[in-house]
Amino acid sequence: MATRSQSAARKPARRYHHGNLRRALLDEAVATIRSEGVEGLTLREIGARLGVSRTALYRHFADKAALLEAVATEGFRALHQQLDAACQAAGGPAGFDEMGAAYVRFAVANPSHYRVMFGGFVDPDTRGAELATEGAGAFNALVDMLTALQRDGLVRDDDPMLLASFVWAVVHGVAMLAIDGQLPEGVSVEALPRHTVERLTGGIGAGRQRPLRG
Amino acid sequence: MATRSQSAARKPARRYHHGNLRRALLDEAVATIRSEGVEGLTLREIGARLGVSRTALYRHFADKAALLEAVATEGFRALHQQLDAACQAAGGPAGFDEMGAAYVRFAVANPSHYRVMFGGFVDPDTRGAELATEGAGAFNALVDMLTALQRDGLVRDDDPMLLASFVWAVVHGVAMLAIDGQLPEGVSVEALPRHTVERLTGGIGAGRQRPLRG
DNA sequence: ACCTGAACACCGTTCAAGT
DNA sequence: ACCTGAACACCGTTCAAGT
Repeated sequence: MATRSQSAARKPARRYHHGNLRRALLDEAVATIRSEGVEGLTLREIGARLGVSRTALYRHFADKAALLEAVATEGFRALHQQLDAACQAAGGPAGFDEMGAAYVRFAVANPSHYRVMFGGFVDPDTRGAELATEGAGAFNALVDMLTALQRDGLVRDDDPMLLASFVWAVVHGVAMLAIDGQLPEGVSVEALPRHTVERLTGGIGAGRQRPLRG
Repeated sequence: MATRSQSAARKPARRYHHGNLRRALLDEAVATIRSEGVEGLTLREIGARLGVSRTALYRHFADKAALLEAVATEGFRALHQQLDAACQAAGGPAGFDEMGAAYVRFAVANPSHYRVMFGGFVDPDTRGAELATEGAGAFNALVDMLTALQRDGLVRDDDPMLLASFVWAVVHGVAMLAIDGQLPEGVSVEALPRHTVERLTGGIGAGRQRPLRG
């Protein structure tokens, strides 16, 4: 921790923002999105907040869309890390349950950030390499878990990609509805992840259910 | 067809837009969103497109957010109708499969409109009564289907609301990922609905699967 | 290289005024 | 009631100029 003027962001006396401005812009954008939502993010204000001209940003990002793409990339990185942590905390098949819960928890804890990742802010066609890599990384964490479960004979022998897509869609859908407040009265966000994983593994059909570890 | 100047939209000679302007504004908004996306929707342009002042809209909608909420309401109405149609076309338990497929089809056919319905454009707290009614209507179509299947012993005896939430989340998640282009290479949008319903009913666990109609 | 300040072409929204 | 046109306070982005 280097000594630093606490009011550096407010006073315009300091002319240049030496240091990692790109990083600072990105952090400020994430913070603003968290507190104000995506639609509350303006390039002018995050510049002002950092005590920097409103065009300084263009030295580090092509435009606003590029900044949002960087925010999304950051989100996938954080999500991936939390999935790994949850999976590692509980070893074995139980890790699958924990991953699902961690996924929904991330979305509910960071709704606006999550929306930037999936809300159509980044054009799939012009998606950059870094975002693709980071997104694939999080996805692969799930694929790895599923193939491990397949090896143990706990998950049906199906194309892992297709299976992972389905599982991802399920937790993604639950997370989205929870964020949107579209879950009906009486369906608690806390109970949902557990119920989700139960139905995910056992299906909705009638008859005896068998959990993955059974 | 009354005789009408074809260039009425361009020339300011015709002063008033008699007729249902609210309806016209809504239709124009939906059309613009379809062709340009939500971020391409400007109140000024849809006014111009209708040969009307850019502030005329405020006689019919409180603001842009209110217009978007009306667009979302319209979307839920259309979705509900298509779900009913699919369910009716195939009678019995097969109606469930068709509903799932119809849901994903609707989202993929109207990606931008679908995003307005679920993309956080309408604040859950200030959500109007009409939107809530229309959304609940579509949801209830699913609840009804599930309770019917429960009566036939084809779906597990669980809280229908919770069950419906789960099923909705699954198709919603699949639809969202498909729209976002986040489905991995080789996972076709056509095959996905069928696979979704299969995994939905049977689960992802290993062992013999039994379809709902079995 | 990195940052600035003025300028441009857009927005949504308000409001007094017209019919 | 319904619509208009000017005006206001905002945007993102460009660009010549500064260090």
